[in-house]
Parts: sequence; structure tokens; C-alpha cells
Amino acid sequence: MEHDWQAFREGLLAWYRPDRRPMPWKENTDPYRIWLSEIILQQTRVEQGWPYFERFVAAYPTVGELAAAPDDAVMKLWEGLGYYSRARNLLRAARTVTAEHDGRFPDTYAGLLALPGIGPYTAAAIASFAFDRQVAVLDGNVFRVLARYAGDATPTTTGPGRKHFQQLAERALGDTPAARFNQAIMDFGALVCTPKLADCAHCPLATSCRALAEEKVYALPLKKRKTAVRTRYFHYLVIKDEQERYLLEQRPAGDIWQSLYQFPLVEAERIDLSLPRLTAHPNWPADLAPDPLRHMRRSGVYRHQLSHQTIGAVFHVLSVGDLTAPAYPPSGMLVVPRAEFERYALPRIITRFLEDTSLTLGF
DNA sequence: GATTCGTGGCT
DNA sequence: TAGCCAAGAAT
Repeated sequence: MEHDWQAFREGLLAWYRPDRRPMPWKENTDPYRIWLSEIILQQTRVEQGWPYFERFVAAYPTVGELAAAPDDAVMKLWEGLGYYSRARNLLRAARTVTAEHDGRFPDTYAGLLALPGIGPYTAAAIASFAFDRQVAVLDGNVFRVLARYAGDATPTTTGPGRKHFQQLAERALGDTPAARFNQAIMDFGALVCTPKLADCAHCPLATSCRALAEEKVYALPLKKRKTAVRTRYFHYLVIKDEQERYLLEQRPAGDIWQSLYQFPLVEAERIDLSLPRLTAHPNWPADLAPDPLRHMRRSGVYRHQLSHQTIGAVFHVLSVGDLTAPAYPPSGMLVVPRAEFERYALPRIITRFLEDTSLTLGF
């Protein structure tokens, strides 16, 4: 059960070159930039998060400026990146740092962990990268590299499993500088010891890798099966008046896309519902009178895959005379000119519809 | 501790 | 195609 962590360290650090995986925040110790990048990169590929990082830094160069930003502006900058609770917690944390910590990030693991949106991984990353604290990060890369090197089939998805690998990571870290070690092991997992098609032929740790010796590379790390995805059917009501104004509503807490905006939504049990059946549906907005609405067209079915849900959506385009008349808007809804959509953060399934529609119609 | 929270790329 | 995975965290 003993493994040569000394050889692991030396091989890893000899392999490491920071410029193998350039990142705008690498070799930089500004806690704000490191924190921002780490939140953006949670469960997100570097290539996908990079432009968001650049836009956030440009819009909000300091944590104080971010703290002063309106909620909707931050959500809009986050639009399309997913896991929107990250954006809400980002703002909460910025305001906490500004109001309660004199604008400076806590410089300890425990202090960082107390901020919203900062969990064990992110606290360790900031503590080591920005403050040179001797803590080992544990992310998807580290799980995979350690499980394979040690030939360790402990499930990584349980509490005890997590603890086990944290100890392994700390043993591997030893007294090497944590910032460099952490970046090295994550780069190594991303570039060499990859989930599929791992580059074992050129691996500097191959001679002491237990998974390779036992031909278990692709059996590790071991994870427990995940739960099934459920299917939901969304009927969006694209209600447009003669002045190109639309109804929008904000999504509530307790469901996907919390605090993003959308067209009024009727969720139903099936996707093939006619408009008359839709207006009679229990989920039809209570104070939205169907009578003045004229059915213009109906989109095809948009399919959207989330991690635990499959969404099927249809957009019903309806016209009405004047959304500024006294009968409007229904409670909880906004009347928004098409030109002002850009101020509202929308889920990807809606921006996809808008992109399609703006090409075919003068939408 | 099991579930839930997005989106996109890859096989 | 359907599933896996990505610098995870909150509930």
C-alpha cells in the first residue's frame, strides 16, 4: 500500500512547465483575479471560461467595483456559462469582502471557506495560489491522477472517499511549494493523465504508476453511478405587441435557471399541446386573458440537455394590441422592448430561439 | 449523504 | 447517439 510519493513529486515537477497551459491568471497572485477565475472554472473548461474571465475583469477590475454592481448586470455577464448560483454567490462574496473585510480577501483556508461559493477546492486553490498556504487542492484532475498512480479504487464520490484522497493529496504534496505543485498536478491531469486516451506512452510517471502496471488506467477513478435525468416540457409564450414589446418574467428560486429571465412559461405534461388546450391548462398564468391573444406561429421543438434534466420547449408566438394597456402586465411580468433584451440574462434555450428567429424574421 | 445546479466538447 | 466530463458547491 506504500507508494513512492517522492518519485511522484519529482517526476511531476520536472515535467511541469507553466506555459504548457497558458491562462490569464497563472503566475499572478492577485487574490481577486484568482478567486474570480476559480469560481468561473468550477465544472467549466478553461476555453469556455476564459472569455468570461476577461469580460469580468474588464467590467470590474476590483472586488469593490464588483460589489457595487447591480445583480442583473452580473447575471447578464454570466449569461450562457451555466450554474448560475455561482454568479449570485460571486456577488454575495464580493459584497461580504468589501463590507466586512475592508476589501481584502481572507488569507487562510478557513477564512476563504466561509465565503459563499467557496468550497474545499476553491479555498485550497486561493489559499495556495494567492497566499502561499501549504494546502493541497482536490479536483477532478487530482482524483484521477492520484487514483491511477496509486492504483486506488476507493470511490471518489463519497464523503469518506473524498477524505481519503485529501490525505493522499497531502502526502503527495509533502513540503513542495503548494502553488506550483497544485498547478502542476492539475495541468498533468488535463494534458497527460486524461480521462480518455491518456498519454501513458510519454508519461514521466509511467514507471511507478500502479494503474498502468495493472492495466486499470481506464477503470480509475471509480465513481458511483449517477441518478436518472427527468424530462420536462416547456411552452413559452412569446407575447408581442404592435410596438415590438414583449412580456418577460424572472424565474423563481427552487428550480433551474434561478433569477434568469424568460418568456412567460406554461410547463405541461407533454409537448404537443394546441393553444386552446394550453390556455385551459392549470399552469396558464392566472391573470393573462387568452382572448386578446392572436396565434401567429409555433416554433419547432427545442431540446436542451442539462445535467439532470432534459427540456423540450416550444415557443408560441402570440400578438396582442398594446402591452402598456391597463390590463397589462400580469403580476410578476415585465413589458420589455425587443431592443432592451440585451439587459436581461436568458437561459441558453431562449437565446438559441432568438438567434434562429432573428435570422428568419425581423424579430 | 444523496441530489441538484448549465453548458459545451468529445468519443 | 448517449454518456462522460470539465480547476465543485449548496442544500
